[in-house]
Amino acid sequence: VHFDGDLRRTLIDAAAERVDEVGADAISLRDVAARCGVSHAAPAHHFGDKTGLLTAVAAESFEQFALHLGTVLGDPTLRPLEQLATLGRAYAAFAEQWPGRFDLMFRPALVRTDDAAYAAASTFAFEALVGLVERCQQDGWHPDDDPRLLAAGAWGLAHGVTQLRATGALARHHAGVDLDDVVAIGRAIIGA
Amino acid sequence: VHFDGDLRRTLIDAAAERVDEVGADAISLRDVAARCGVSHAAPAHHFGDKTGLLTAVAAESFEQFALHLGTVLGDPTLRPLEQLATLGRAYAAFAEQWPGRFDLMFRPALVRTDDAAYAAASTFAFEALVGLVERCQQDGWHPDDDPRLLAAGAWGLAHGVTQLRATGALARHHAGVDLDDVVAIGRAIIGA
DNA sequence: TGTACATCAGTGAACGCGCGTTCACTGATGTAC
DNA sequence: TGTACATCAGTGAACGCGCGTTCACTGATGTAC
Repeated sequence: VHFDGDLRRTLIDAAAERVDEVGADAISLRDVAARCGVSHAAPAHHFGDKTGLLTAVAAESFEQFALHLGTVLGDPTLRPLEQLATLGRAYAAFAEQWPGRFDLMFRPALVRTDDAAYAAASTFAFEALVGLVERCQQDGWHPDDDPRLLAAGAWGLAHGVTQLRATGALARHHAGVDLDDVVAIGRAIIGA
Repeated sequence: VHFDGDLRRTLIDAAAERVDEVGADAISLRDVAARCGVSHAAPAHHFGDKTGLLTAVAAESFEQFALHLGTVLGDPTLRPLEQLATLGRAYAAFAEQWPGRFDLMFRPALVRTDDAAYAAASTFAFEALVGLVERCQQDGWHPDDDPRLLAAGAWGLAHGVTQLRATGALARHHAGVDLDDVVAIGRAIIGA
């Protein structure tokens, strides 16, 4: 039997775990390898170099992220604008649960962002958002605006609030920073 | 004559310059010291350790940032909502001109964010934003919402779009990413 | 069934590196008397 | 005006560190005949 990519899997999982624990900057190949019970030269065999491993982690994280957000989309019990609000909550919730992965996903200095899997997951998520925005527009929300423009804005809003929350910047100036507050902030600014 | 803090000034300036050139993660005390024509142990004398220097750079950058944004505020030729849009443009423009400093300002792993100067500049900027929001509300914009909630939302929106733009994430899915497009995205989502 | 060969995942030792920090020191400047 | 002392910015040598990468290798597995 051939366990093709078995160690590869283990390495990605261990690296992702460490990224959440100590941050993408503090990761070392030697540490990850040791935690997999393998020599420190083994990762090079599967990923070439450190950036290769981090790229694999980022790509897989983005897939998980897209999947996580996707569970919100298309829920028939929610009207489109409610889905948008719920999506914002899910965005912040993901960053809360997997802080290192979320950070890594948006750190082009550490990741080869032209990686096929990474790019595919990113595009998939954005296009799903555009689809939701179009459904919101059919419900009368900003019906005359470019859906991609609105999608970019919604993304930016969710991303910014999430990031300010994650870095602690928001907490310095605003009392409430739990997920309900995040949604309230988003709703207020888009007037929904 | 006592040139008190002369080298201190030089070190902060050189460090800020290098942060923009190579990124906050790639900075080394030895490099900064060498560029100031000084031994590599000199920075320790003024800043204690590396975090001390980076904290000084971040604090000063935040002051510059607040000043930069402040030039927009209170312009009597612009109505409050126009000021808000212009503020968003200035936000993104600062990150474009000083990418490393902007990044560093929101990297709590590299900076002692409880530093007095850093906290003061951050608070000053946020409170100024709250003031602008209140003037917008007097003009009929979301008159019944909590101004701090709206300010947090406006901040998040500007921050997120700026960050997605800086990391290249926005450019992967949206055609236009210049400053006009940034403003258009912001205007669309807040319906202004 | 058995032999020869190819593939390839993982080893472990070694290399070389720049780094932050420490520390006893020098030498200039300022202060007390 | 001169002497003794204190302060303090900056030096330079040394320490110790973990790191990513390289490379000849071993040994197991799969394939051809």
